[in-house]
Amino acid sequence: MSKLKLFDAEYKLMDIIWEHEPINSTELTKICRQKLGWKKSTTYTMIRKLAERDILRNENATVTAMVKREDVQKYESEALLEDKFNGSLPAFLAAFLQDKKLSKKEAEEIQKMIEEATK
Amino acid sequence: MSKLKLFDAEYKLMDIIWEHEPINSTELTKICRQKLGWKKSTTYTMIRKLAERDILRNENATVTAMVKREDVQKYESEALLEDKFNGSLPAFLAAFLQDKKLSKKEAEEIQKMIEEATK
DNA sequence: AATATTGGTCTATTGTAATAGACTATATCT
DNA sequence: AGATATAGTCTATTACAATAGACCAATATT
Repeated sequence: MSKLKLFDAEYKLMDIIWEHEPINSTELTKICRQKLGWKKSTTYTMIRKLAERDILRNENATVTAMVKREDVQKYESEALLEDKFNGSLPAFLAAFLQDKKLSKKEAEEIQKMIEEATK
Repeated sequence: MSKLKLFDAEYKLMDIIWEHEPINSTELTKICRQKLGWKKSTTYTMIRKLAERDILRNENATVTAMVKREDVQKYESEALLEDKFNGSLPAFLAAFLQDKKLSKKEAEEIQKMIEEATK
């Protein structure tokens, strides 16, 4: 399995870590209890599993992410496109934009990115 | 749960149905056995569950989809954007296009769609 | 009439992600 | 010294999607 493939619960935890890192592990269990309703051991189990896969590190009670949020996002995006749209970005956009309006600002941002990726 | 939320195995079945519909149910079990390695009862169980949720119909041994592939694709795309990119299409594209090149043709197609969605 | 095929149902079983309880060791505070 | 908080492990348990076995009724076939 790819290092970047995260399960739902794993992603939720990483989300909190990305937002707060470096973060003390006890502090993290408290945030998880509050935001996700997780018990302490649930958080620690999760931490351990993710550490085994080198997705994060827990050293001296300090938790740090070893993968970037953008990289995971990129991986998930590609997986969706691959699975559901045969890898085609235009196909994805056709479905996504159906019955949708974009603001001028969004459109400009996007046009710029597309240009950049075509160079 | 949304009507359009399909689990992985469900999507695989629907994929086959969308390709072949309207399709005879016995025929469908055969395709599923061949393409997915499913036993007959697995396919029928799946059919029943999906029929209960009005995602397909099985009448006189003929299976037909009640939801369009594009609608499910749209739902899944929106869910990913919502969950992982805070609903922002630019954010999604930024991640997706990272280290990626687009062909001129793709770029043009996309530009056209963006324009269309801005009108 | 016997038998094979079709078209299913209903109730398990399996696999595995998600969750947590019980327990431990160490440091800190009173 | 005893109590409390910190930092964690290890082994279940739970939840639920995925899968299938056993069984049945109605046709179609020999």
